[in-house]
Amino acid sequence: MTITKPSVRRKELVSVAARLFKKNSFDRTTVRLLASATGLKSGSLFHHFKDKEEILFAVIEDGLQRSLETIQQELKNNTGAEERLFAIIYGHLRTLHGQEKDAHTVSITEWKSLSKEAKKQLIKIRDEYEAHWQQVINEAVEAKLLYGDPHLIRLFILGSLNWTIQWFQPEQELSIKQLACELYQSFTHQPLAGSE
Amino acid sequence: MTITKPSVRRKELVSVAARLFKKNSFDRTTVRLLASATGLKSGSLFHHFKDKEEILFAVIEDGLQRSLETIQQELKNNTGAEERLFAIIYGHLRTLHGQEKDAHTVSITEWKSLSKEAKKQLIKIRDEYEAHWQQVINEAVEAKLLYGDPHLIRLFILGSLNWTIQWFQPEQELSIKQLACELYQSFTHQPLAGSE
Amino acid sequence: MTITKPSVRRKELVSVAARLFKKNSFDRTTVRLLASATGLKSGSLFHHFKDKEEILFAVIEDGLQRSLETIQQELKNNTGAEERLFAIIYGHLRTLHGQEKDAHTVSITEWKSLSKEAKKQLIKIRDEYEAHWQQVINEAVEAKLLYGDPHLIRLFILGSLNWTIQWFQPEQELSIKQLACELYQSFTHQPLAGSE
Amino acid sequence: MTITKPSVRRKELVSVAARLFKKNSFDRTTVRLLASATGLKSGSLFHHFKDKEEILFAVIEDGLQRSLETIQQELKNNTGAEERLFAIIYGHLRTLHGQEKDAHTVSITEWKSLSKEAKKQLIKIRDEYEAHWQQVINEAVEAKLLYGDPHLIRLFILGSLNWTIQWFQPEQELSIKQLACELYQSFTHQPLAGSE
DNA sequence: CATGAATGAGGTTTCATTCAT
DNA sequence: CATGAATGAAACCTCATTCAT
Repeated sequence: MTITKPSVRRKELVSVAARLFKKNSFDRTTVRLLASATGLKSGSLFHHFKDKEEILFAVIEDGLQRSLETIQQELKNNTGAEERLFAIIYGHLRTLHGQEKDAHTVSITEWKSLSKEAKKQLIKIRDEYEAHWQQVINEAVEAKLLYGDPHLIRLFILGSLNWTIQWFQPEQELSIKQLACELYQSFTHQPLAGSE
Repeated sequence: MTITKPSVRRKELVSVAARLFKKNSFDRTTVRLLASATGLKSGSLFHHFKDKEEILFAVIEDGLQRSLETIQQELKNNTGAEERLFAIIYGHLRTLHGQEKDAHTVSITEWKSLSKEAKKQLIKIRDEYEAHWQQVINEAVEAKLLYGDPHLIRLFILGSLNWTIQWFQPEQELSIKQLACELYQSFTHQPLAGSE
Repeated sequence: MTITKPSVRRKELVSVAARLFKKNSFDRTTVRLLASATGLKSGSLFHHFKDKEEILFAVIEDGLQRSLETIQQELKNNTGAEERLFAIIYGHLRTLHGQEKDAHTVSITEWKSLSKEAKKQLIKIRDEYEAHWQQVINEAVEAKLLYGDPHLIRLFILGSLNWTIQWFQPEQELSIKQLACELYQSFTHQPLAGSE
Repeated sequence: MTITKPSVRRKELVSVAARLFKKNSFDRTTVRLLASATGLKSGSLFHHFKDKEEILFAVIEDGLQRSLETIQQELKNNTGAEERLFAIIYGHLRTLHGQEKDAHTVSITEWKSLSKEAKKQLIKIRDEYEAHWQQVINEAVEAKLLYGDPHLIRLFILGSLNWTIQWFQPEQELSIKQLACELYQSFTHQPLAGSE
């Protein structure tokens, strides 16, 4: 698969690109701007990426991959429907608002800027990500934590979570963890049992 | 001043623009494309709008205005926390997925493409829209239909609703009304009483 | 000859055009601006003039014609080399800086914007104008008021006069008449005899 | 900061631009024309200049700078009111009609096409240029070579000189030097002493 | 006469990308 | 690897002009 090469510069570029794509959108981030934010001249970018879209691809791949690893880690460390539901919510929010947040945000906001080809490749990671979610949701429904069609519930919860990009500023009134609690409670109608 | 002039062509253009902006995004919809989709030459657009952004402005203004009117109508016709909560959810979904849907969708997806100046003007409609929502949510929390902080609940529900843009195809398995029911139930943990 | 039709609107347009052409230059005065400064819409201009250049033509023709009449009047009323030299200088300056000044200024600054065809027609008025000048200069040289080649002297004096467009603001320190005196003296090295 | 970067292409462009701006005026010289006259495609111009006005700026700056250097040289090499007056006249005419003439001409004819900002920067060179002139004129008035108010005389002489743009074709009847002599004599009423 | 809508040609500028050095 | 110069396609927009109403 086209899963990409390492190199220091490349990593730095992906990270800078994530920040700029989030701030200005992909279309409004010029190659020149991106280059100069890394201390390069625009022509040099093309030694690292074959075209602008490949940069977006790398950013999104990075974002999805890291989100996936995060929730996989969370799920490994938690058992029980409650804990797991909270853990996956919290994990998702951390990749959206914690450190290195930009990439996952970009994977949401700029998905439509990818070519069909690129989407086809990345959808696999996304599917895997969503499969984890679906499983946790299914368990939660069975445990009567959540109410309704499991498939739709997953979409509703992810919608609520992803929409936080639009309004949530961490550490300003509310921490990421508190936000996760609030969301958990709103959907489950239950207080969080053994919260930290 | 803010509220723009009528004219048949202008209305047609706004409607076509809404469709194209939704399909391709604002940045990727060229003025030429937009013009030719209306049977005009690109220069002629500027007879009706001073620049491309004014078209986006008109689309979004239209979208917000119509959504506002829709839910105002809904709320006028419904009393009781349950009915009102369902009505506002259903109304919102109809402006997103019913006829003339494009404008409201664009007001969500392209908000960031507006200039500061334009945002400042349009935020007033959005604030009014959200105020209605907040009131309905407050009532529903008081009626124990919803659980948690009312302000956050509003954001969570709107997130779920707006996220439907990403996946929902009406009349394909699920109707808009059914979707509204499902969402209502997921958030309230209650079956809808007198749904037909 | 294409010497043009009257009509009230036309006259008003020529006068407004003169002002705008002087202020912004011909190229930077749009037909729309010109129309709206007359209370018309741009399309309506073309009922009065066949194209934009015809407006410039009319302005310059007007400017030249009026200058010609002014100095003809002056020369008719003055005899004696001194008086005539002063009179023609003063007359020229009045058409540049007095009331209705704009047209003559435009005839100087926008001459190059005319088509060859137009220049060919207008050059006749200019030639007549310059012939008057040449005669006065010739007399003045003969009378030892001026020194050097008469043809060149004419060009030098007209240069000095026309250059005043760049810097002279009437009734601010210096009146037009005083300016005429000063210029007369600089070129003749003689005080003006019977200045009023 | 004001004084621009070198680069061969840039110099070439400035020189070509000077020629075209003189021939067609700034407004009527399209970027495309300018580019193709240098063997470039229009987009490439913006590698060297940020916009069209910056090209005009560079041309005028160049013209003024070179004129300034020319008369500074002349004045360094000449003492005595007569010599200096002649030298500055001759120097001015050479920058208008000699080799590399276009830039100074453009600095006169297109001054009004500059933005306010640009004028503010360039006025400094122009002021310095005019200060040299004023000094020479003052000396000449004191030496009884010229007659009248020194400030106005400067404006009259510069007017005569700059107006030569409109009519003088060097080496066609009259050389630049002869023209300088004639102008000198017309203003001083004296033959040039030791003209070679 | 006047207008509003439309045109078409062309203007300046942007920008991803290429490539010789 | 990096750069600076160049490209070419296309973007938004302007504007004189036309014409049906």
